Amino acid sequence: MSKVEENKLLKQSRLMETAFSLFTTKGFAHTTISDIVREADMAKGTFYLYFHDKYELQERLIVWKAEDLFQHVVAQSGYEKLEDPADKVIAIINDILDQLQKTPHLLKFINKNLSWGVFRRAIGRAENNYITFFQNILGIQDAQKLEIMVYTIIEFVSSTCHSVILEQNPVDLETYRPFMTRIVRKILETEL
Amino acid sequence: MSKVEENKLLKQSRLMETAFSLFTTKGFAHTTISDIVREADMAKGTFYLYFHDKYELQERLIVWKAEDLFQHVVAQSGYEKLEDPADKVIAIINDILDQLQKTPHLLKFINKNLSWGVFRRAIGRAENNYITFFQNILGIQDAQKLEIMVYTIIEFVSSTCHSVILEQNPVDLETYRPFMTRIVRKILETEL
Amino acid sequence: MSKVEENKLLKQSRLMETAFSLFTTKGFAHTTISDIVREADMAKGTFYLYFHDKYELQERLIVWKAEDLFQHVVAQSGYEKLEDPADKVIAIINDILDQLQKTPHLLKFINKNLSWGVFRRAIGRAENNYITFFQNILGIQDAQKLEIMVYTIIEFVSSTCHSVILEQNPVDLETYRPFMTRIVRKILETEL
Amino acid sequence: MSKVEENKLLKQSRLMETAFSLFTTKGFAHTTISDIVREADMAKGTFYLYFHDKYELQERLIVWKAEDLFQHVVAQSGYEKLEDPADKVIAIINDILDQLQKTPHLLKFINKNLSWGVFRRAIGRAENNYITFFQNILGIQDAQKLEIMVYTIIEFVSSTCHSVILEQNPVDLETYRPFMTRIVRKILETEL
DNA sequence: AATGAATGAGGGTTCATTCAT
DNA sequence: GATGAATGAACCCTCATTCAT
Repeated sequence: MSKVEENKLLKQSRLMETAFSLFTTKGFAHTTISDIVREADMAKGTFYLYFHDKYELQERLIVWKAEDLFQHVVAQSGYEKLEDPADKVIAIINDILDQLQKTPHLLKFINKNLSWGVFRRAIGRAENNYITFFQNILGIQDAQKLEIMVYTIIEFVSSTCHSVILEQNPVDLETYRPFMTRIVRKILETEL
Repeated sequence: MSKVEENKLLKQSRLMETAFSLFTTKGFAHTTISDIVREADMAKGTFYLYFHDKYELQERLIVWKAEDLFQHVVAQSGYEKLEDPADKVIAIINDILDQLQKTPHLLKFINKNLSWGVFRRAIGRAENNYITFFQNILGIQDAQKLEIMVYTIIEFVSSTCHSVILEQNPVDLETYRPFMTRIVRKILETEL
Repeated sequence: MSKVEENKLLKQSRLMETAFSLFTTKGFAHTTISDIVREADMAKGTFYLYFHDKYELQERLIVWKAEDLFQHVVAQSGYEKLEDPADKVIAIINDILDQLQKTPHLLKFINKNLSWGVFRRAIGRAENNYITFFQNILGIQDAQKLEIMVYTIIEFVSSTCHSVILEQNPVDLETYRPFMTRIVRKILETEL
Repeated sequence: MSKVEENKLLKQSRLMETAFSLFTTKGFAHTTISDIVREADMAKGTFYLYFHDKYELQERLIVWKAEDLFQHVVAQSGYEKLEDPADKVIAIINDILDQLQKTPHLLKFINKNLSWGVFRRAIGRAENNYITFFQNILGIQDAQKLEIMVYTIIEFVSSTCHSVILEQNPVDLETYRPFMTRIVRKILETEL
């Protein structure tokens, strides 16, 4: 990679990191392009060399961060060494929750913006195919049923843990986690 | 109530209804005060006689609409005639889901803006005290435990049904509802 | 007319006069909205209360100035008292040339922007119907032939006199006028 | 000429042709340097090796195209074989009008930008000296009188034929041409 | 109480031009 | 000579809010 190419990637990363930091601090709507480039110490025009507009930046940021999250799961959660499908799922969830508790602004950003569709894409990139990935874990062959199950668990965990992690409301994560875990096991047992 | 008082309330209602219609159609950010007053056939200045700013309007709109929703539950869901606590909860959920499916724009508006705190307030107004309300239904005496349970169910239902109702994704509501119902029953049985 | 109404008209006039002055000094393309409102001592937003954009302002300016010009002709050229059609036309032309020589920036602005279509509209407004006006003068009944004749004379006079008035190039107006006048008479005699 | 020199000329020509095509299609103001170099398949910086700025390009383009136009007249109009001065002038005018009707975008570009000064220069280059050229044709010795006559005819023809060719307004060229020709003959007979 | 003309900071975006490579 | 990433001033336009009437 040439020095110029390298520099471009660096510039883009700096813009994305800066934007991410501002989006999570001030909110998307209240962050202006001017804010971003000022913080990133660039000219306004430079922004438009890398992103068509604020919305493209946002979308790429979501995918990027979701990919990161999932890559960590694959590498660090140790789910592969476990036998029981439910244990695997819980391991994955715990890994993600631990990540999010360490970086609550990431949770804020992802949860406000992550749609099921984007998530699917993000997982897909990291793991080639998210369906195969979950089929291997859960052993559900029917793609439709598999999707409903995964969807339900992801929505359940992310929505309940959002204010638990961010505001310790109604309780803190360590108090809530066992309860949540028990429910996840039950969801997995529920007939579709 | 004097005629003047009455008139003021009418004006305010007209502004709120108009704003709600525009917020759900064009989105909050893309709705201007000008849009609202033009539609409501008033002068711009009049808006500021009734609301401190755009954000106060939004907040009051959320509370108002959530109250409406809950009032309907109390009056129409028939939960009171049922015996089993789980049946009562399911009846309430079904009533709300039916309401939301009829008015998807309401779901869009509420879900994007409704926080646990606002919901608590809305229920409280409609039924005097939301804790008592759910205590009577669920028979859980410990206020903390009660809150966790209610919180979990509300978050679970609202988050999973959001894209199901609005986008029939991953499946439509009638396909999803039995699965969701079975899980709610299991959540209610789960030990805290 | 209410005081408010009056004020609005005043504001609009001030904007138009200021814009006219800047357009003729710096050119249309190099005049910004900011320039105009700064000079007119107003806020930027005020501009957009009166004009949709710079182009609408320009068009209205052209029509307004062309109307002025033509109104003067009707009132002051004395063409009505003359017998011979050619004499009438020459009187009108002389009146216009005299006006333009007094206000060369008006010539600059009008000539750069005045299309045959706009001119027709401007005359039409001032004299109800430009066809009738010229029919009365020239005695040509066929509308098509009349239009060609009027068009030819207007284009001839305006194009030749443009640099003559503005730059005394190739000669000054008083030297050029007799030659031009003789040609106009010949054009009027030319068979269509 | 060295290969390098040749290459430079080629680059410059390609830039000018591309710019001309874009200026006449999208207009000068709406054509960006980026557009030009993208179309010409060069880098942005290269543009500034050949032209000081956008305006210099425009000016050189006008002169270049006017020269082309006139060179065609000299080579193809056949005016030299005619006897009568008026016939010669008409032949030249007809040749130019035919050229312009074939390439209306050229007319648009030239007419919007061509000043008497530029035209004089363009003729001069093609024919060494525009005064001698017209002296030979018209037989007018007095340079001042000659210039007035040439100026008058050029302005008359170009201004009247502009909207006739581009918009067939008020009539089309073939309908207008005989009338215009008769007038040109009369102008030539008019005493200065 | 009601009006709506006026405000002006700030939004996103463009693009001629420069300059390190 | 050629490149194209970077610049940043300047553009047009929006709109929440104010205030004289």
